[in-house]
Amino acid sequence: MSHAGKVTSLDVAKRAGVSRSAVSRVFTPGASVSERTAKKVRDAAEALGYRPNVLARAMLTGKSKIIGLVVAYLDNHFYPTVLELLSEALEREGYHVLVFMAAHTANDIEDIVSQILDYQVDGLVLASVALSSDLANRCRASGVPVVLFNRKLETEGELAVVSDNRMGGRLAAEHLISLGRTRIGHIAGWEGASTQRDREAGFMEGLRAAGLGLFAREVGDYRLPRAKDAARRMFDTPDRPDAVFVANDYMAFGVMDVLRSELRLSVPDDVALIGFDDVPSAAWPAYSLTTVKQDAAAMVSTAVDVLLSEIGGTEVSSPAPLPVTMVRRTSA
Amino acid sequence: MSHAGKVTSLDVAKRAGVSRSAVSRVFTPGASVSERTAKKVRDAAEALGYRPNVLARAMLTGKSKIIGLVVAYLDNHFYPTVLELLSEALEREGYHVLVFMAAHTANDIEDIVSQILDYQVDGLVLASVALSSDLANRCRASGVPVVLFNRKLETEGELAVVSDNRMGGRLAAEHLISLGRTRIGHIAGWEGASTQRDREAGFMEGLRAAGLGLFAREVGDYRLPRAKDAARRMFDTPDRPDAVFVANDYMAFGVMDVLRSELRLSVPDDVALIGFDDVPSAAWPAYSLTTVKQDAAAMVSTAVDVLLSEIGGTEVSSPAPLPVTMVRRTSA
DNA sequence: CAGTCTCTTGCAAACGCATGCAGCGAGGGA
DNA sequence: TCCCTCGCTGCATGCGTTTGCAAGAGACTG
Repeated sequence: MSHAGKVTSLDVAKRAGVSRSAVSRVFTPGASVSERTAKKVRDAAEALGYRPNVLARAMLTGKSKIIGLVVAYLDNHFYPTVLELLSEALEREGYHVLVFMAAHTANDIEDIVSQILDYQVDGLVLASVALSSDLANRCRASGVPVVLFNRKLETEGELAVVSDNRMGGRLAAEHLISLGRTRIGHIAGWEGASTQRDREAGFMEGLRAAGLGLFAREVGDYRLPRAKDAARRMFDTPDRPDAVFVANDYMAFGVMDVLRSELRLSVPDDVALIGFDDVPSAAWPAYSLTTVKQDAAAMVSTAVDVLLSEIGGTEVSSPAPLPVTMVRRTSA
Repeated sequence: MSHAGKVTSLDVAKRAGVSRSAVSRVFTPGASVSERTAKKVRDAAEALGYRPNVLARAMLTGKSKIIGLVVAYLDNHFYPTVLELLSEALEREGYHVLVFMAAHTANDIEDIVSQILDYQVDGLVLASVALSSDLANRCRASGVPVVLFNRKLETEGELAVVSDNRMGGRLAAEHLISLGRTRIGHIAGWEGASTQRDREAGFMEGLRAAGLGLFAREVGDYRLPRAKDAARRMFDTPDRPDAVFVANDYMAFGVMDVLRSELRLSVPDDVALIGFDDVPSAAWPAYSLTTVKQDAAAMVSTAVDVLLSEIGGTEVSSPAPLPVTMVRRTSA
């Protein structure tokens, strides 16, 4: 119950009158121990407050039970949500999440992944990070399973879990068109991201199917200030779109703010607005944002499945893109 | 550059024609190595793609360079912000953050902290978590520095970094009063939290100083649905407050939504609304929430200072509560 | 040239645990 | 009764580092 400093398996062993091996086995599921000594050991451990040292175990077994997560920013509410779900899901499997912020340049990523590898993580999930295929190779060479989250690599062979962004873009277009809008704009995210490319491709596809083209286009880089600037450029003119598809909810909030508060335009009357992700605040009445929902829970869950399988040694391939759905609220 | 599997210091040593000790020293800042062998070692390491194994080092030195963070939920945007700042600050010091979600009961905490301790973390920051003093003792017994973040314990001796919540509550009261409001309500957070107690105490103090009492009171437990219910109870009646202090921004958003969208009340005309924290979205025009700002960056920075000092062995005591400021926007 | 001092370097012993191997005892079959 | 089997247990080794200690190599002094 009470104790001090480090208490090792040897201490427990002595107190229980057994060998270190015995106590080790008691704490190793599936090892061969008699119930009698198991009890003795458990009692001693309890009394001394002993718990096996994860790090020592990790060294020996090569399994650290920790998963690295690198994430670029947490402003966009999609990522806190993902982090929370991911951490909970992994904790349920006996893993824990080591966080790495990749706030800045893509060069950092190189560095960061090195640092992560230093920790002997059992796996790595890269959320919204474009890693060079060179880097991906390096990870694989180190034997560390990597899964890209909400981003994919063109080169085959990298595990990636993504939504059906193309279909999402298409749904957005169709919905806007069904509303009778014809002057339709798009505010893009970061063009280096596969999500952006796919969403836009699907969107264009949807427009073309209705015989429409893009009325206006700006890029917001998935960043709030840039998105607002983009909105100003696109809408602060008489000749403006009557609908816009913004590449994610986070930017969409900024765009809506500009539209309503700065330009005194009505959403959806003057311009219909549609986002992507369905973050929690999209449902808040102040925005009531119509959006294409990505199922974060499903994404996390399949990411965990895939990663754990790979860690378990079974060869897996990227899962199919996860389905998305339109969530109709009042902004479009 | 390229390689496979594990490459150890011994591999590097052989290739460089030196001993393991030498390569270890090259990677240990402040150790005694000649520039000549340092270069040989670095070259060999580079060629083999060697990086010291953090875990092995941790075992030996007892310093894992990882800090545990336990956090209850990430919905409230204050915490993602904190997490991001914390992770960045710690990375700058060579540490990394291991995340633990304490989503559920207080009992969990006991369990969670045990798990954390298994990882031999060098320190622990508990964000908005009420740990029993018993538990606090256990951590100290294990020699792991713990700092409470945005929460404090009545018992002396626990490190805690908090804002001046009492003053914040008082400022809120004074501002509402200066607006000429007299029927003033309060929607409380979780009453087990020191933040709640202090904010309310300061608020009451401010009211009393003006000869006022509380017109209405409900509790929202720092949870969105409960806060909205609380708002309904408090405002869906003719005899309602003309101002309300909500214990944090997160709940304030929900309250404002209920006020405006459900009850068709005007903010601030019908009711002046003031929150606490100043999370990023408080500044968004859709809410434009007047609030008491907690300086998250300063809080994180002092938390890191305190924690690292304690880890460094210098005895430190809890820093003074950090100053808060009123941020006047349009909700009050 | 001997004596000292400073800088480097290798040796070997930890750190806390898991695990193959061999030995032990008990139980069961012949 | 003897032998084999099987379930437990302890011994010893190894995981990849760091670090105190002592010895070697120069460099410098007198």
